[in-house]
Amino acid sequence: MATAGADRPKRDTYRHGDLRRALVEAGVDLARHGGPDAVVLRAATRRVGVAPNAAYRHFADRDALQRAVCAAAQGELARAMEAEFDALASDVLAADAEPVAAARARLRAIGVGYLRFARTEPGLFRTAFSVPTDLSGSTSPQLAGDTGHPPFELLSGALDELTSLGALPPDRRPGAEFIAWSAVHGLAVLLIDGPLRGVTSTEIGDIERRVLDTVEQGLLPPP
Amino acid sequence: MATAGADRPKRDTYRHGDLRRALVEAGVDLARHGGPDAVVLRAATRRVGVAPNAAYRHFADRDALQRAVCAAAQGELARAMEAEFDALASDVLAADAEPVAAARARLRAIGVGYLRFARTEPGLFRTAFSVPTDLSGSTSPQLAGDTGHPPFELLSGALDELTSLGALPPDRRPGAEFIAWSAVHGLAVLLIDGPLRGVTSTEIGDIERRVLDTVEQGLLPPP
DNA sequence: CATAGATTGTGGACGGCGTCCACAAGGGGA
DNA sequence: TCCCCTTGTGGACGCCGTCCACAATCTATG
Repeated sequence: MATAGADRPKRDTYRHGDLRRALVEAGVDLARHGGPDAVVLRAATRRVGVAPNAAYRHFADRDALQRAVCAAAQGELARAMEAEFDALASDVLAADAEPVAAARARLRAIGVGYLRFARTEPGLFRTAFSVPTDLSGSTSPQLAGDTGHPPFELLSGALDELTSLGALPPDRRPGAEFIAWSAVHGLAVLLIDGPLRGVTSTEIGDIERRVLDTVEQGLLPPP
Repeated sequence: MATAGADRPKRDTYRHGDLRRALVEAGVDLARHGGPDAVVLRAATRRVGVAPNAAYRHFADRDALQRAVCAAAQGELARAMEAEFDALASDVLAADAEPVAAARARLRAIGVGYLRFARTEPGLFRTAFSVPTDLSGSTSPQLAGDTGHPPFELLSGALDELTSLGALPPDRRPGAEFIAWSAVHGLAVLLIDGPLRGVTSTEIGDIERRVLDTVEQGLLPPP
């Protein structure tokens, strides 16, 4: 049993086996409850039952661990978006249904999933955006969900589909991601950290609908 | 000269005189360069030339200092919005100009000021939203700019004006703040921390215009 | 004008954090 | 088998937030 341990989860082998993954998982758990600031090196190693310095064999510093946790959180966000995507009522997507309506429903599902994730996992949501990125860093497969696409690509894909169906004019397509993302991301932040905290859930539903409507109206010309 | 000081800015009187304000100012300066995480109690006291514990005579703990700095940052944001507001070309606001056009220009100026502040003072901008608030905390005069209104009230005022001019239908008025704020705040976050970092300023101008257009279209029915 | 009491700043200490260095345990290739 | 590279340990350092006891100063009361 090694030395009489000060902390609980002592392992019996000297080697851990998969320490890097274990540290990221511990970090995700910390982030889930306390946001990005709770991703603390020593706390993560304590959970895993390892000395603080062991982390330095897998991460250059605390920042590197935070980046890894941030990427994992973006993966969770992508999964939430995919889940809403998959849960679309099948009648909307039936073969004889209006294809443009189906594509619009998919765009909307992406927004709904985004907002649901922000509401149900605020700590992870904040963590997903805690590390400054740029465009190239937003399409890395490291941030992907189950379908292999990071959040940004899921949105781009839905917009591409609308374009190919003629619902989104090609001259409006460039940069359309940012219009949609701005509105939905801004609302998410307002809901979890801003003046909309503590608003009742029915009112939240109203506001979410209005924001999504506004995005659609602003993006897609009236049919 | 007091005791041979370890740090530079030693004062000659035992009492400081206005330590609370000095600490907040030091905190704002720290936040300006390093964001909310840089608002560090010991660093602030060091700048002011005072022992770390002196801060506890004016703030319950570090969190209280951060809240005060956050409020000051929101005041700065309000000032940036007011500045853009005041800089509106006078022909738009002339007595013989279309009043609805003037009101729309004012709404837009608020958004432009918001985005400009985010771009030119990203550290303060992040700090202004680093402390979770709710609606009641968004209208406190503590967060006000020079006109005595916090950012949220500046936006509300512009929307009220549009409503009284008939440009914004009364049934669309409730909650309209959140539509506008969501879009603009989301874009600001994307610009300073998200995938739009490093995009050239001409492209940024394009995107900003499109987002503001979308807000106007979504809020105000076509004339 | 003196002095008691409330305010405000100081000094020292504690535990927690990130990080560095030297060392030990264990595994894979020669 | 033996060597060396990888991975985890132990101890130390400086910075952080915070607590305690104490000193300097201001103020109110007699």
